[in-house]
Amino acid sequence: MSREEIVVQLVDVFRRHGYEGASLSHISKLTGLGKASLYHHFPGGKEEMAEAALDHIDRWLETTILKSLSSRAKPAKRLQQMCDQVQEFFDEGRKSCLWAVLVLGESSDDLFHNRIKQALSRWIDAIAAVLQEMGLDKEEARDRAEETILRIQGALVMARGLDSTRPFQRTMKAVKSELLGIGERSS
Amino acid sequence: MSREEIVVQLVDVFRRHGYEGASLSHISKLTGLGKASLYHHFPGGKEEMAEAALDHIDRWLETTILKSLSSRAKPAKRLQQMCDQVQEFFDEGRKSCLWAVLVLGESSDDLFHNRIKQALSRWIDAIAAVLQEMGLDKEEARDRAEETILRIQGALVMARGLDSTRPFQRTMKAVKSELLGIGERSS
DNA sequence: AGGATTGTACCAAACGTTCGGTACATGTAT
DNA sequence: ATACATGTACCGAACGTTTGGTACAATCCT
Repeated sequence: MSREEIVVQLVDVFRRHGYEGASLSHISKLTGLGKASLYHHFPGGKEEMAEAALDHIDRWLETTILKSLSSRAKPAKRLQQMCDQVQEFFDEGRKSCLWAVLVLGESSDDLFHNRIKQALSRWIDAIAAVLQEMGLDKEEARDRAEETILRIQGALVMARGLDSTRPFQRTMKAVKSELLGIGERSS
Repeated sequence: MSREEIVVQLVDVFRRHGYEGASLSHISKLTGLGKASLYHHFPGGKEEMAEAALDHIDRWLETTILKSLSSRAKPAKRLQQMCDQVQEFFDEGRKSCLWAVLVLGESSDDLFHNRIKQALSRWIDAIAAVLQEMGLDKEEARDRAEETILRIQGALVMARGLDSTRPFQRTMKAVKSELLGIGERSS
């Protein structure tokens, strides 16, 4: 099993059970690898496994979301594309956000807080840049971008809490149409 | 230390560290009580402690939020009041939601999932009822209510993730003014 | 005196981690 | 070609620690 395949499953375990909730025996069972084998690939132990999972998502953000947002397509089209990718990534709300899980899970330790904050900010900034292209002033673009991610996060929490994909699907549909309607009028 | 005071701190520990992350030594240290004392008050162990914490929040929902939403005040006033109470409860975004923490933390076990789902539904239904009073049809009222809770949850995640109370404060302000603007026009 | 409350000592089980070692493929030297 | 070395992947078993939980005697309060 390649490291890449292992990491994909690590992402899955951590976002299902959280950092403390994902035990090594759990990970071992799910990946089919013995604990010692896991330590061969990740000498830093559990912490390095979580870092690897976060790395994987950083790469996803970079190569999928941020790439779309900075493409040469029409601004509205770029946002649309981002939404589609988000829907696919979170499996219509069935999968939760690793960032949210880790950030809500632990407080005192800054194990992952900083890098998650940074990743969130990058995403927000990228959306804000597109919104500015569409005519919004800097401040409103930033607020709208933040609001977009906020609703995605809220939708994922609700989808899990209510055990239904509907809140997520409805939210994404609403976000899409609202983002599209921005360019058509100046405030 | 009364049981009530203990439970208040239990809520705090669980929403800061999650269920698995909140170890007994952790709880013991934070409450100042030895394990024997904890097991005297909560014979069911850690699980009962978490249940007690959830009970506490259920009581808060009942006596604060739901009570406000079903008062004799003007519908818009009731929603306004609810928002104020939410802002105070979550300390302007500094404290996170125990429901979200627990629901994102564990997946397979249905330890708390069901009761959290039920609590969320009660809250949504209560808001929807008020919105119907304000003239919205049943379906839209329900959607708008769900959207309200969704944005609160999203705001709490973002507040934690970005390490700032701003997303939460801005969201609550926006939610307030949007809810107020509903009665003034019929769709 | 007697029930409520707690500190101390203890337990089995699970935790994350490490060790010693096997299997096998690849490269190297003769 | 063949024997030896090297490196990668993996695993069973055990490490010391911490987990959630219990037993019991001492203390508190009335």
